[in-house]
Amino acid sequence: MNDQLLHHHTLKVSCSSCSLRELCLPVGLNRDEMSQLDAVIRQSRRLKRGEYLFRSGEGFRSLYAVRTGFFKTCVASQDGREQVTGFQMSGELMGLDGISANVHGCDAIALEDSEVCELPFNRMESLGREIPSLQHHFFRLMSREIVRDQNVMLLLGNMKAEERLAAFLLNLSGRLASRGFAANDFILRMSREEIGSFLGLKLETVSRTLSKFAQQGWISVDHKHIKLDQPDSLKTLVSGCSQAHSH
Amino acid sequence: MNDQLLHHHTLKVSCSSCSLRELCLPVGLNRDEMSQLDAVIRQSRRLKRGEYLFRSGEGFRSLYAVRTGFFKTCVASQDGREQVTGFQMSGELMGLDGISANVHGCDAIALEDSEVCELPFNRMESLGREIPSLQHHFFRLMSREIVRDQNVMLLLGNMKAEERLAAFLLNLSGRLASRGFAANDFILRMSREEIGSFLGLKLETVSRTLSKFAQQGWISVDHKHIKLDQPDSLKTLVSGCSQAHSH
DNA sequence: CGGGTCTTTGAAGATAGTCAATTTAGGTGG
DNA sequence: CCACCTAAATTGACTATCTTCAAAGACCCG
Repeated sequence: MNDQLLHHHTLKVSCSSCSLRELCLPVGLNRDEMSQLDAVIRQSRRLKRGEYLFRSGEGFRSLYAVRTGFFKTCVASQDGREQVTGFQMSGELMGLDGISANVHGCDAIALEDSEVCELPFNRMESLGREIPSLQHHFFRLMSREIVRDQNVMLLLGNMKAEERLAAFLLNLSGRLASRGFAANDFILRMSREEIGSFLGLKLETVSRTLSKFAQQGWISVDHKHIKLDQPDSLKTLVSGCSQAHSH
Repeated sequence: MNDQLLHHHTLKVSCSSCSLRELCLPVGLNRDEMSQLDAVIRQSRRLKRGEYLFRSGEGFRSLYAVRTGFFKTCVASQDGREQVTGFQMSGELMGLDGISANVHGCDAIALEDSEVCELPFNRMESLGREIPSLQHHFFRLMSREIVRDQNVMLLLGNMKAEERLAAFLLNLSGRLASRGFAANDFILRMSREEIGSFLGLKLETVSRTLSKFAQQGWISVDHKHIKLDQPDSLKTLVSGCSQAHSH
């Protein structure tokens, strides 16, 4: 029965014991506030690779925080063209765009087997009224998303293919590093086509540009396995452009 | 002295009597709540054409709502490249990107003589805790900005020059129409270069594309004066792409 | 009215896209 | 465990779109 209790513990979500608490929502909450938050957050949901967490047009009820795994979000135009608007890793939120119209504005798709926490928005909103620091952090998270989007606009509007890809790799690197992973040796969770969609490039251009970087000795490319051998060279390339921080 | 009183009235901001109250912040508030909001909002500030409302890097204290006039917001990269991230007209908010780091993340510049309301963020935040519908509306406004940004990404990532410009003109048209202005006959407040910066194009491309549209009889261009003669042709051009609503 | 900025237009050039062929990887089932 | 099959990635050749460079013309503010 102790076993069952333990089992229960691993299933039940708890912000207070979550390893992501410094990155995710409960930043700066005290113990009481944290347990109030725990009470609101729904048990985590598991998704297999390729599964949709939500789709554009579906009713909006909850935000989702990535616990483990990797997601992409994308908006689709009527004629089928798809724009990847971001890649989300652990501790990052999805669904903020759904608040405005009470309907999700993008698709969220797991790029590997993943797990998310569900945050019912109504309850988060009322909890925010009771815990000012939570409300404030919420505003900050939404604002951070706006800043991120502005930087993507800068990337898409002003940068050349090489600069875009360099900025992308450095951005991934930094986000992985801040989660305790190796900054200069990682696996891409997304395809060349998905990278291209995010960066406003065709998949062939992504592939060619990666090859070019590798040829110059800046990176090593073994399919999805990327090593940044000379990150500073990449930084020089994007220098002048404020890096597009994805989160 | 009656004169002075009147004068005072025109200076003092009042959401409850503002013609923009259906577009701007106080959507859905009752009379009491509206007057609480009035108490928080600072007297409006006037800016001349070209003047900065705030600059990237400045400390963030307030959001600003456009009362009259027209603004652009832009982020600049270190090497001087500039990306216009949006154009704001009456009833639209600026400064949301400053919340995340307590520092403004972009420049806001008046494109014509303009007037803004200042919304001290701290006080808006605490007022939100007292007026749930205000808090909710605030979240919705921030979410709307995220949706707008996603649509700009789609525009920059997926659309050709003609499609971008058509989407831009239709977007302006719609926003003007919702403010009671003519939808198909308006003055551009921004230069070709600023349009280009927003759309990820060079000013020459903007100019050429406008000429092309005019040559086809879709629009009339007299410098900054634009008439949409065949808006449906423009819509056909962008059809398939969800239009990039700027607000 | 005049200097300077903004705009238009042309011609040449560069970057990224398209089309296509080949290779490789990863998953499935015998 | 291996062979197969489908999907992804690489690479090349060619093309389209947009940019760059340049020059001339128009407007606007002071």
